[in-house]
Amino acid sequence: MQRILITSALPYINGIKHLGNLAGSMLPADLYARFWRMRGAEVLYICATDEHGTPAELAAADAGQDVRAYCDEQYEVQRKACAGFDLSFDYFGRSSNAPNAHLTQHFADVLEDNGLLEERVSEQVYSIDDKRFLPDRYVQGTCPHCGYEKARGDQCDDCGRVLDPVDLIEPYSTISGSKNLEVRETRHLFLRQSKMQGRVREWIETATDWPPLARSIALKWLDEGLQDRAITRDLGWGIPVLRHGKPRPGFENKVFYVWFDAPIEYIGATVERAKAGEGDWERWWRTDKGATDVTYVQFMGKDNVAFHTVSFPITILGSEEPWKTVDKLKAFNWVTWYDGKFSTSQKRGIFMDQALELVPSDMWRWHLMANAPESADAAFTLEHFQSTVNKDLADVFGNFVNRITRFATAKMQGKVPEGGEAGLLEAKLAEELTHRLSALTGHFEAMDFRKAMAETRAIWAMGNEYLAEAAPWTTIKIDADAAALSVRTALNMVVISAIIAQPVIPDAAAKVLDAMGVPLTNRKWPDARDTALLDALPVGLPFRPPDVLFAKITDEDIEAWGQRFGAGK
RNA sequence: GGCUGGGUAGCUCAGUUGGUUAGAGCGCAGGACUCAUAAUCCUGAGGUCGGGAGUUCAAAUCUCCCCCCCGCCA
Repeated sequence: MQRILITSALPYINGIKHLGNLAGSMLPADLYARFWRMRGAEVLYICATDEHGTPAELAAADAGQDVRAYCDEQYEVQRKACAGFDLSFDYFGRSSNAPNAHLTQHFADVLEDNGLLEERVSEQVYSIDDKRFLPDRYVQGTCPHCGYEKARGDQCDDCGRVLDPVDLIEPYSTISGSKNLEVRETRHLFLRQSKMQGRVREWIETATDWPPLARSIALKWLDEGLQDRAITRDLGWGIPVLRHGKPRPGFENKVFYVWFDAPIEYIGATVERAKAGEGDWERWWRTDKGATDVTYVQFMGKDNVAFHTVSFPITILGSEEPWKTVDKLKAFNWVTWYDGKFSTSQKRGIFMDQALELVPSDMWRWHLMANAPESADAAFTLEHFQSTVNKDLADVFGNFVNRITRFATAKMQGKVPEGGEAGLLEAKLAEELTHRLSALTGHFEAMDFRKAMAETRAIWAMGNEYLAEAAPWTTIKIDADAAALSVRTALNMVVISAIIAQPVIPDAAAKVLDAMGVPLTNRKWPDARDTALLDALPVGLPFRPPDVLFAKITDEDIEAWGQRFGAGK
C-alpha cells in the first residue's frame, strides 16, 4: 500500500488565519490527503500551530494574558476554524508541546556533537524599561540614510535599506516606546550552516520531484553562500536550551529561536499523535524504522520555500541520523484582496472564522481551489466568489443533482429504474468519462489544483449535457425503456459527480451520496478504465432527492459583505 | 540593486519539445428545451498573445533591450 506523509506550513499562533493562508497550504494539502485516502493509500496529514517567539509574547501581553494561556486559547480558536473548514488533519499539534521540546533539544545535541553548533557573542539592543532584549524589528528610530522617522531596526520601510538597529538615530522600543536602550553583549548558539553547504547542495540535486521554482530558490540560497545563524534568543517563551538534558550554563534565560523549532514540530506533532494512542510515529519519520517507503509531501506559501528546502534540511541532514526528508513539495503564491494583500496584522480581508459565518465551508473550499494561486498571485473578490459558487456549485452541480433526482422521484417511484440497453449516447458518455477521469486523476497526482477543479466541473457538466440529449421527459411519453435507461444513467452520473467531488466539497458530496444510498465502501476514487461506472447503481435501489445543496449567494449578500469587510478600500 | 514568477478575449486563467483558422470558464448576443435552485443545452461575437528589435520557411512559444505587477534576497 502506498504511504503518504503530508504536512502543511504551520499557522502562527497570533490570531486566526485569513483565506489566503488557507488557500496557500492547509486547504490544498487537505484535498491531496483526501484524494489519496480515497485511492486507498495510507495517509498521514499533519499540521500544528507555531507558538513560540516574540510576536506570541507580545500578542499575549496585548490581550493581558499569560503567554501560555493565550496560546491555549488561540490554539482552540484555530483548531475550531480548521475543523469548520473540514481540514482532515490526522493530527493537529502544538509546537509548544513536550515532544517538540524534546526533539528540538535532541537535534541541538546531535548537531553540536557533529561540530555544527558554536557559541558566539554578539551585540544586541536591550531595553532597560522593558527588561528584555529587543529583536531587530522591535527597535524603531530615524533612518540614518533617508531620515525616515519610523525605520525598523532590520530595514527602513521608506528607502528599503537594510539596517542594523545600532545605526538608528534616536532609537526606541516599539513595545513600550521607551528610549532607555543600550547595546549589550549576549551569547548565543550559532548553527554553522556554512559547513553544510556541500551536503545540502548534493541533496537538492537529487530532488527531482520539486517544482522548478523551489529548486531555483534553494540553489540561489546556496549560490549566495549559507550564513551561520543564531538558533537561540533572549526570551522567556520557547524551548529551554539544554545540553545532554541539563540546563546549558549561561543559557538559563534563553530559548531556541522559533525558526529552529517550528519545522521540527512536523515530527513533534506526529509524536504527540503517537502519545495520544493513534499510532506509531517512527515508521513515518525514521528510515531505519520503516519510513523508506513513505512519500513525504509538503505544502507551503512561496515565502516558506527556503526554510523547507534549505534551513530545515540542514537540521535534519546535519544530525546524521536516518530521518525522512521531503520528496515533493508544492508552493503557492498569495491571494490578494482588492488591489492589496490579505493581512493578518492590518486585518485586511476575510478570516477563517468570519468566512464560516457567511456561507458553508464547501463554497470557500471550491472557490479557493478553483482559483488557487498556483502560477501567480490570485485576486479574490466577492463578486468573483459569488459567480463561481452560484454557477459551478448551485447551477452546474447542485441543479443537476436536483433535476434528475426530482424527475426520477416523480416519474420512477424514487427507485433506480430498470429497462433499456445502453446505446450510442451512453457509449459516447462512457468514452468521455474515461478520458476525463483519467485527466482528473493525473491533475490530482500532479497537485495541479486549478486544473483538477476545472476537470471536476467538466464532469459535472457532462451530466447536464447527457440529459439535454437523452431528454427523458420527452421519451417517457413514447418509450418507457429509453426513459428508464436515461434516468438510470443520469443517476449514476450523479453518484460519480459526487464521488469525485469529495476531496473538494466533502459535505455536499456526502449529502448526495447519503441520499443516493451509496454505502461508504463504495465511495472510493473511481478507476478511469472501469466500464461499469455508468451502471453501478443496483436496479430498484431507493433514493430520495437531497435538499437543495447550495443556496445561491445574492447581490444583497455581496453588498453587505463588501461593506462589512471593506472591499475596495 | 540582484534573482524567481507573471503581463494572452471585458473578467479569471490554459497554452506541452516553436508549426494547420490562439483555447476554457464567467460575462455578452442569438437559439433550443421545459425535468430542475429563471436552472440547463447549443451556436456566435470578441484577442496585432506588455512594447521594440532579432533568429527562422514558421514565434504567444527561442535571443537581446525596454516598460509594468507580485514575491524573495541584499
